[in-house]
Amino acid sequence: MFSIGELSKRTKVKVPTIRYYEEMGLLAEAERTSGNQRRYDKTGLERLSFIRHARDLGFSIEAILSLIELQEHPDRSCQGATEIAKSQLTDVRAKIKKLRALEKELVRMSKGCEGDGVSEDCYVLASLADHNLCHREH
Amino acid sequence: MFSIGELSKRTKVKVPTIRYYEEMGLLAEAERTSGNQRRYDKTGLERLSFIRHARDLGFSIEAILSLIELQEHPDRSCQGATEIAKSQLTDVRAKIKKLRALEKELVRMSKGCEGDGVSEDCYVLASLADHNLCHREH
DNA sequence: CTTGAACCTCTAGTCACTAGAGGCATTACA
DNA sequence: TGTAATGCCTCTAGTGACTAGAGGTTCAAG
Repeated sequence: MFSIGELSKRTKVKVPTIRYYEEMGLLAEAERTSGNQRRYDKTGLERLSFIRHARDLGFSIEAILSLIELQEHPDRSCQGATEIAKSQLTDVRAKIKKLRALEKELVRMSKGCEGDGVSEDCYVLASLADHNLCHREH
Repeated sequence: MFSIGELSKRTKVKVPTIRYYEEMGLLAEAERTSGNQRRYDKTGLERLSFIRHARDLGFSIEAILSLIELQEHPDRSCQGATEIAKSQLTDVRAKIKKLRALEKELVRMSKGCEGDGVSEDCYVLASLADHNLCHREH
């Protein structure tokens, strides 16, 4: 049994974030000492590692709640979990696509002024002022 | 001179968002009718288009405030504006990199269970529970 | 047994909006 | 000119996923 600080160190999740996860129902309410401090064991550690890993992969708290529920019903885990992962993948791909368009636009904008440190016709500002100067959608 | 609703239609920025931008100092305080309603002209329209375009490109409100300030000092506009754009570009590239790593991981996870609709050893859940199953950093 | 670090709860702040309540202004039409 | 519909006003509170701080209690080491 170890404290919330120890759990924090082992999982690299900050202490207030652990309490927040508990409040959100991601973590079961921890056992307490007589003095009301939280104590955790291996189970808590594994659960929090799972949560952290899912968050790192961009899953929302809501999605993680679903995944946890699925964990508790192994009979229908796989399909549901795979669906959630695929939906997450779709999101990620959409974001990548959008960011790539932005990247191209920003490269073009940044290059405009290169060299002439001072100018009244800044290309960055001109591009922002007039969307027609953009080469593609974003 | 036109109303906030008209401005909203022309720029595709929602009415409460326009008011929010005014409060944040991105838009100058609009003129008012005798009945206290906001009225805008071409200048307001251009400024809001600029803001919307910058937001679409992912610039923060703070960054936009800087860009607007630079617009008002044409002598030092270009360098400052280009710096802000480049910093934005760096951010965007970092995000893309991270998302690509996530994409690969999610593809791998999603594929694990394909075919066997029901299984106790769901690959998605197993992967989330044990980071060691991941093939690369994220 | 004392000290200091770690813990507790609670409230409020972050960013960039969005939603809703309750009330006044404007406009279109009869 | 009357009235009804629509649009506008301000203000407060909510979103997601935390983070920061105040003010107080408990634990573990020496």
